[in-house]
Amino acid sequence: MPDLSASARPVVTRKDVARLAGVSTAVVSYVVNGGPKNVAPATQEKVRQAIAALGYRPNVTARALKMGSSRILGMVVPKIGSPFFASLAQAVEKAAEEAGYAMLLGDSRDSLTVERRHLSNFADRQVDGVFLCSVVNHRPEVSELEGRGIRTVLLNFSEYPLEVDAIGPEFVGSSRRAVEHLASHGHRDIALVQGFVTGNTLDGREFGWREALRGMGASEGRVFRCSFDRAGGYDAGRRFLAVPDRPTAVFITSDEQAVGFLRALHEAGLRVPEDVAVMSFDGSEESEFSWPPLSTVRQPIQQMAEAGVRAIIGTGRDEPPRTQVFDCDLVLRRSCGCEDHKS
Amino acid sequence: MPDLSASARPVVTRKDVARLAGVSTAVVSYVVNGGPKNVAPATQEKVRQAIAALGYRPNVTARALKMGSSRILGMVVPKIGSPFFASLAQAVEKAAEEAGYAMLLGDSRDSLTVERRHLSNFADRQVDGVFLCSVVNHRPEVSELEGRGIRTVLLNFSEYPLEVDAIGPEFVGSSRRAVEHLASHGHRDIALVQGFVTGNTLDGREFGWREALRGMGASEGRVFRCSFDRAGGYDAGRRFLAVPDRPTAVFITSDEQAVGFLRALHEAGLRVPEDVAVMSFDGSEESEFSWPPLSTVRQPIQQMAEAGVRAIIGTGRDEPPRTQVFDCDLVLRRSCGCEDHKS
DNA sequence: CGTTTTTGTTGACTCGAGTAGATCGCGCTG
DNA sequence: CAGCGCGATCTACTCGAGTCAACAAAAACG
Repeated sequence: MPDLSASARPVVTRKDVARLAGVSTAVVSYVVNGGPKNVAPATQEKVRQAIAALGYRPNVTARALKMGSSRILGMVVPKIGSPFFASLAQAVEKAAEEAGYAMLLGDSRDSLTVERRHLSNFADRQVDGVFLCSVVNHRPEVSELEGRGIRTVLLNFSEYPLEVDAIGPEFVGSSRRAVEHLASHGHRDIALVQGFVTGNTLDGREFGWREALRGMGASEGRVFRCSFDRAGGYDAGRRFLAVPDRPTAVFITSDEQAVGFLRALHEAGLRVPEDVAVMSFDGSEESEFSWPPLSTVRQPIQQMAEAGVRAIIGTGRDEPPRTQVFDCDLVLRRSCGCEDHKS
Repeated sequence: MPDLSASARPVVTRKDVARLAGVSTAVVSYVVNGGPKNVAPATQEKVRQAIAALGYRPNVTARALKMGSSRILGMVVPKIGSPFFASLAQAVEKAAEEAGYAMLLGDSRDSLTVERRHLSNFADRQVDGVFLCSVVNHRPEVSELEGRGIRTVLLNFSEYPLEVDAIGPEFVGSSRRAVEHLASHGHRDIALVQGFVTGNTLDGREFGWREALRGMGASEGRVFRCSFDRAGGYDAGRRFLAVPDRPTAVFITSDEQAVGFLRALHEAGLRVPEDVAVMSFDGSEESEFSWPPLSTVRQPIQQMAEAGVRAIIGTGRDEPPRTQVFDCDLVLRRSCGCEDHKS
């Protein structure tokens, strides 16, 4: 039986400080907050000393109750174990911490039910904003948050939603450029390895791939669908190997999947990029250390995270939601046929 | 200027429910909590209907203030972008969520200063417990938490601390077994790639490696120290390649470092395991999809996370802290010389 | 039928901090 | 010296929910 009654409780409160300093509790607050009224320098000094002597720390929970703001941001991701979302979480946490906010992390384990549970839980905890990487790529259900005035930012969204803040990479154009780059190495038959997307819309990466193929007047490309992880990429790779008249290049929708795909190619004794050229999407650290190093589309993760924090804490309640799209750059390494500059 | 005054605030409070149901606020609480007094079935029904009609959700912050318990656990990791800590966070979050707790995540970015700031911040927020993966491997400074009665669990610790809860893998013995396994493939000269450890104690993995070498009566092994990430492993790999009379096998202290190390070997055109056999530590998903697949020591991450949550929420305040050590198993794949059973 | 016990309900106080409104005291002006 | 202004300080109420002492009503008992 957990002993909750004896839980964390401030040892020393504002009242104790006030008593020791010989002032009222209000003055203590004014000093701590540079409060709405000013305090005589001499009194400030007394209070400061009392605070130091007692080791007083203001109770954040009480402040949160009074102010209606917890100085906590929530973040919900499909799977924190995935390198991409881990990097995203790292970037968001950094940006949030620098702005003086703590971050609640919810892992939805690829389940919409769990995602909803986290959102509802965060709403109850009066977080000041939520970052949502939804497991579905159409507009997720955030009305509960909005109804409570909690600003929500969609991260890594794949379409252009309205009526809600959204931040994501420029999927279509950068994917097109990636595929065009493969074409510039002479490839005409470029396949797509695409993660399953729940929702009724086309993924931007798939769209960009199609655009590029159309632009170069190439035959229709083949698509290998699989889950958004290494195992999925591996599985797609096995299917890729079995196909007749194998494509000579592949565009893969995430670095993680690409790593799994590479393993399948290695197992079959194929060389990359000589037998199959590969480009992927995300630009995670993982892409740099696979073999061969992956050419990839790098998302500006830190900038996106900072923009997200600004959208939440630096935006008035009445300002309309905005969609912000970030340009990505191509990182050319060995897997596409370029030489890695590092080696 | 952020509009904090209009922040998240419950639209409907206990009072509204009480008014609509025609009862006192106390009764509403009793119904919501199955609370310390019982309520006549008819009244319960009225209250339930009022709650449903208004869409009332209890204010968690207010409850936290009154109870001194936020139902939040904190977790501090050196770097959430690292696959191992990401998996650990995923496991802890799952265990916490199942127990009805939310998780605050703090990334200390390999800095002791930031780690301390997170701990102190968590203490102020009256979290009910903290999971700490410290950047230092000697006993970290948790007195501030303890002083506030916040139960702390050290995760992935490398020595046996006293006076604080600690949970970690059996570093020494499993490392010894891993190195002995390399020896069973005929290797006599087995090097160690070891992450930098801040602190004055020997890492358990290094200790196990030494034990194994001593046990087989082998010559003294060589050590390559580097940072605990892929780039570090790559760097160690470059140095490894340059050394005269190269060792035929390596034991690496994490999968991440091993991935970087493998890249260095590939670049030099060496084959694994024929030219150099490799075993690593952690057992992350990454190890399964590298090329060749890594033989590794798998930590029972989910069990450790669950034990951690139990240690925090299922333990009385007066019970003494415990150290729990978890056995790991060897996952034998291709990189050590075993055939991967999957291929 | 009066009295005790039980059950249901309520008002009021509490957690710790923010801050408006009242109060106090001081210096300056007429 | 009365009167005013002003800065410093304090008192008291607030946020929303938990829960105890007190009370009312109903049930059980003799």
